[in-house]
Amino acid sequence: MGNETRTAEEHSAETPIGPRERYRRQVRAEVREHAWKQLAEAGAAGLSLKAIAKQMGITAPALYRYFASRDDLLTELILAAYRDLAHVVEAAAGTGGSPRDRLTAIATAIRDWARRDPHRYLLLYGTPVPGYAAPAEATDLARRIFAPVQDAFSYDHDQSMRRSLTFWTRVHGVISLEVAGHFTGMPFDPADLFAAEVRSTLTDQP
Amino acid sequence: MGNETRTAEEHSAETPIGPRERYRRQVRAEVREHAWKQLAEAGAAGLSLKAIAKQMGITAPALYRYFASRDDLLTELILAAYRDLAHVVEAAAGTGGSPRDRLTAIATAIRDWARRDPHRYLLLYGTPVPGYAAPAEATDLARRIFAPVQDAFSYDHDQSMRRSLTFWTRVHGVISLEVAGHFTGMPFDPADLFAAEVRSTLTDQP
DNA sequence: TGTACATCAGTGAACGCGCGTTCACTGATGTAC
DNA sequence: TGTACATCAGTGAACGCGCGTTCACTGATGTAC
Repeated sequence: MGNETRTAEEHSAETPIGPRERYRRQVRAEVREHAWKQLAEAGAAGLSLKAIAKQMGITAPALYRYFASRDDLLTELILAAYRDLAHVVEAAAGTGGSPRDRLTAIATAIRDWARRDPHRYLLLYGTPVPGYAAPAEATDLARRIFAPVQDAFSYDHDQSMRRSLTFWTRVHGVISLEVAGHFTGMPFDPADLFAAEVRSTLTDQP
Repeated sequence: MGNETRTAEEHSAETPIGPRERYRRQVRAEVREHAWKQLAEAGAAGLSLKAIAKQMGITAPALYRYFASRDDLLTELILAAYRDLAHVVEAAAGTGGSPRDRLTAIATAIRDWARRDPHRYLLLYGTPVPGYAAPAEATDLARRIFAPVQDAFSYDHDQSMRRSLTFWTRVHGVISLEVAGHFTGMPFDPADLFAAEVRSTLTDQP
C-alpha cells in the first residue's frame, strides 16, 4: 500500500536493535498492511482487529502485544497517511522551478496519491469517522502538507493565503468528487478538468 | 431534519386513504426521523434498526412491517436526500433573473443545505458507504440536481458543460472541506471563500 | 346499530454472527553468567 | 560452551455487547354485512 513511513520508535534507534525488536516491527508492519487492505475494502468502519488476526493466522488477543486498541491502530494509520502525503507533497515542491511549476507538481502529486489508494485519501479528507477524534499531531501534519502551497504563493504578498486556500479547495473539489465516483459514466476526462482547475489558480503568476 | 419529500406511495393517493394507511405513514415518517438522527450522530455505518426500535419503544421485528431491510431504509433516506436537494436547487434556480443570479442562488442554496445537516450532505457526496450500491434512481436524481446549473450556463454554447463542471467542483470543493471540519480553527470565513469561488465561475457572464 | 370476520401491528424467543477486550496460562526464545 | 533465568509472543476461554433477520403468535382495529 506504499506506507513506508517510519514510525517514531524506528527513528530513535540509536542502539542497535535485537532480534525481538526486529520481529516486533515486522509483525506491526504486517498488521498495518492487512489494516490498509481492510480500509480499502470496507472503509474505516470496517477496520477489525479480529479480522486482521484471522488473516494473519493468529488469535485476536495476540494483537494487543502490538497495538493498545483498535483506535490506536486507526490513529497510526491516519498519521501514517498524513506523513506519506506530506512526503509526497514536499518531494513535489522540492523539485524547484517557478511557483507555477511547483504548484502544478504539488497538485498532480496529490491527485496521483489520492487515486493510488482512494480510501486512504478519504480517510483524511472524506467523511469524518464518527466518534473518532484525531490526535493533535494530525492537525500539525495537515498544516505541514499545506505549507508548500503557501510557500509557492508567497510571492503574492497581499493574496497568498487566499490564493493558497483557493488552490486547495479547487484541487480537493475535483479529487473528492472523482474519488467518490461521481464522475463515472460522465463523458469527460477528470484529468483534463483537474489540469484546467490547477491552471486557473495560476493566472498572473511567475 | 427537514425531509418533507413525499414518497411515491403518498403521491399515488387518488383514492382516499383509510386510518390504517394513515397510521402506517406516520410510523414510517417517525422511523425516518430517528434514522436521520442516527445518521447525524454516527454516520451511515451507525444506522441500526434495533436502535431505532428501542428509541421508538417498540421491538425491532416490528420495523419489518414498514421497511423490508436496513438497506431498504438507507436507500429511502438517500433518495429522500437527493429529492430534497433537487427541490432546493430547483427552487433556487426558479427565482429567475440572470444566469449570474441563478447560479449564485443555486450555490448558496446547496451550501446552506449542506450546513443545515452535514451528514445528509456527506451521505450523498462524501465517502461512499462500503458494500452499498445506490439504486439507478439516485443517478437520475444526481443528474436532475445538476441540470439547473447546466441550464444557467447554456448561454455559453461552446463551454457550457465545462463551465458547469467547474462550477460544480468549486462549489463542492469548499463545501466538502468545510463540512468535514477542515477549516475549523483557521483564521478566515468559509463564507467569504465560498462567495469568491462562486464569483470566479461567473466571469464574463450576462 | 350490532355482530362476525379479516386484516395487520406488534411481541418475544431465537438464530448466527461479529465485535473489542480481559485474563491466566504455556512455551519458545534471547540473554547473562 | 553450557546452563539458568527472565522475557515475552501467542493461546484459549470467556465477557458483554450489538447487529440483522426469521418465525409463530396474540390481540387490537377496521370493515362488511
